[in-house]
Amino acid sequence: MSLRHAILVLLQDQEASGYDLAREFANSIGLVWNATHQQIYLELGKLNEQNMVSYRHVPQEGKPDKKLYQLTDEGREELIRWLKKPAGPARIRDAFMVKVAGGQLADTQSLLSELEQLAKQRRERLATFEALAKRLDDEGLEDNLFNYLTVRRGILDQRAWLQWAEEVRRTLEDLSVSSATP
Amino acid sequence: MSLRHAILVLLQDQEASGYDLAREFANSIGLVWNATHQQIYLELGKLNEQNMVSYRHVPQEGKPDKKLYQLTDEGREELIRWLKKPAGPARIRDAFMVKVAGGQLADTQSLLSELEQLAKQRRERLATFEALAKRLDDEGLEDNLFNYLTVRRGILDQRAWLQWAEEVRRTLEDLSVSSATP
DNA sequence: AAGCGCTGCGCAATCCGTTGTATAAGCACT
DNA sequence: AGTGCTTATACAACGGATTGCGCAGCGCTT
Repeated sequence: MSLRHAILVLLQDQEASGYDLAREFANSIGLVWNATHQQIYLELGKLNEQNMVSYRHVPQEGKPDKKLYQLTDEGREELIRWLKKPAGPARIRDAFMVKVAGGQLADTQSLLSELEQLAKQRRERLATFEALAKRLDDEGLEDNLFNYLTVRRGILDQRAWLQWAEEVRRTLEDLSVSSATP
Repeated sequence: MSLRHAILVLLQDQEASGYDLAREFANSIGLVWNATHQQIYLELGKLNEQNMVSYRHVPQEGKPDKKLYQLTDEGREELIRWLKKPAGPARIRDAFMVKVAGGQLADTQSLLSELEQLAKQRRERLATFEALAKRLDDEGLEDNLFNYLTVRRGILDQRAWLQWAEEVRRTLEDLSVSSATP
């Protein structure tokens, strides 16, 4: 279990609300570890009970009040402890890839349009990451080294996926053409 | 939930035992969807109850008997139905990446050695996939198109990861050098 | 004026997944 | 002779994750 540790890592840089964390999980960190807001609020509650984090109540106008969480010393120690032991293997559940593997039974056209839709998302993400990488570079890499490396991973991942998607598109389009002219 | 569909996809090509499937999940498909044998046997049981798959009992000598599962017509229909609806977003749980993001608090040396260990695994997997891609190519791509595309994804993914790892290695080694000579 | 989306927090039920344990036989190694 | 790996299947317990639901107010569009 390391949703808790992902949260601790995020809180290491700055205090944040559950809502803030949910947004980060939907964007940057989501590439590496995903979680929904229900999960996050629940885990923040547990972390608070265990004195890994503390929060201060921040009233807002025009918006609901929020709780800004920050790491406690105990939380930081727990994080350091976790960082020392070897990480478990990465787990993935990529339903689209399963569909590609089962492609013989699928409709090529709908596969292609789904591919294009995903490619669009990836391109957007790539642009976001590239902009972020540039910003971190301008700000000076020393202070942002590990964020920078994480973003680089995102960039290389998007590019590799898009390159693959291009291969698939070409292959499947050739297939449609040749099957349309028997 | 689509462990069931991943299993149906695998059974589409050939009948297989739970053990066979577990091996495939540990290798090729594992890159895209992972599952342990407990999960697989359980799911095969459910799929059988729902008449999505059927099995024949195969006695063996020197080894335990096995059950060879195959798709039923109903299973194939269910698979086709699933292939038509859009796939959910990919979910990942990559603990090592979380560690990199929290790298400021980590020991650089142990991060580097863990990186090298993972890189070794990736290199091995890359070699396996490349050999497999070549074999499929030799056998003729028409018959193996979707397997080939899946393997290509694996290859591009490994390469992107290894490229990133190289960046990280260089960056972190520079860091060690500069901090060792203040 | 109604509907939608954003900001914010949270509970409950159920389902999925992991971990631990069990059995059983052959083979290889020390 | 004992240890451990491979083949092969399966149950039980627990904890993690998903899905569904609920509240609440502001601002924007239709």
